[in-house]
Amino acid sequence: MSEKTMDLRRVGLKVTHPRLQILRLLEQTDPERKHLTADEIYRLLNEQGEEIGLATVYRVLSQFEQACLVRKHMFDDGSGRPMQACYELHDGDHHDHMVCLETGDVIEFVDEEIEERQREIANRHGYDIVEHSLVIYVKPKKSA
Amino acid sequence: MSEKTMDLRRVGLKVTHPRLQILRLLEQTDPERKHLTADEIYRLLNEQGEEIGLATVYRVLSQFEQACLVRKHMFDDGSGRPMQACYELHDGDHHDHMVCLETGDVIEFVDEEIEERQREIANRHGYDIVEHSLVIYVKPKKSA
DNA sequence: ATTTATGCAAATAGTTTGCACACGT
DNA sequence: ACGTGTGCAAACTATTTGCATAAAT
Repeated sequence: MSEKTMDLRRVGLKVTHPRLQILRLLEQTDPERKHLTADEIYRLLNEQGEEIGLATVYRVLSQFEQACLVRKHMFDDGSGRPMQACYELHDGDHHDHMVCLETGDVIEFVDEEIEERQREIANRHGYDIVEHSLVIYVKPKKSA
Repeated sequence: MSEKTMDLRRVGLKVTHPRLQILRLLEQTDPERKHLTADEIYRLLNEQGEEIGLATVYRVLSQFEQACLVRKHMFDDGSGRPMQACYELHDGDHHDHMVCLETGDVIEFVDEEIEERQREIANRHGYDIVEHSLVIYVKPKKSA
């Protein structure tokens, strides 16, 4: 029994073809390209001959999100075009994101100093942090 | 001639009633409540007897955004409900946001240490920062 | 056999746009 | 008068939902 099958069982979801395929896709994609929109997932799967409806993709992703199998992000690329949610496999660890506006690459990072300062700021104002989201939008450095 | 009128002239927009009213609203609201959605602006203005269409509110806000008179944010309150853009007057200075999930209050802050670390991280990966967005989602501390 | 998933099409929510009229300059 | 801006209604996009069928346990 595959690992994916167990993942699904563990979170109480039936092991169906669409769910396995979506998991597979999210696992396969390479590091800088593993943040996919619902539509990308839909398109990629159908290109590979898997006939899976867009509604199913959305439903499955939102179930996965609730089950903490995936994380959902809203990267506002600032560029005005309509914003789409994108999803990545949930690896357990928290990390922030750096999005390259030219290539669309997404680099993940963690900086303990930044994390600490955030806690301090929240604390100073009498709050506890529930969550936070840090996205740095970047462009490749023009090396002279 | 009012300050608002000059703001509009300066960015090349005609001085119209809807634009003045929207500016006024954004200026008047108190610090923790000055991040308004298009719909809130529409509703507030109409409650005050200003008959301004929702489409106009959207159009004006997006013109203001391009003119750097306002900033647009997408606060994903995590809670699953549909996400709406919200707008605040652009004061020139950059700042990050802390959103209270219980009251909806928005606290602004800047931390030079965090800013610096971000530059460092981008730099280390060969990127220049174009922009960044840091939102801390918090809940009031339960004081024992 | 029973429960849960799926696909399709229709619904929804936020936002945008076309067009005829009204307003600012 | 001229060029913009506005309001309304209709269009659009991302996402969700109702329902009849199909698949998983």
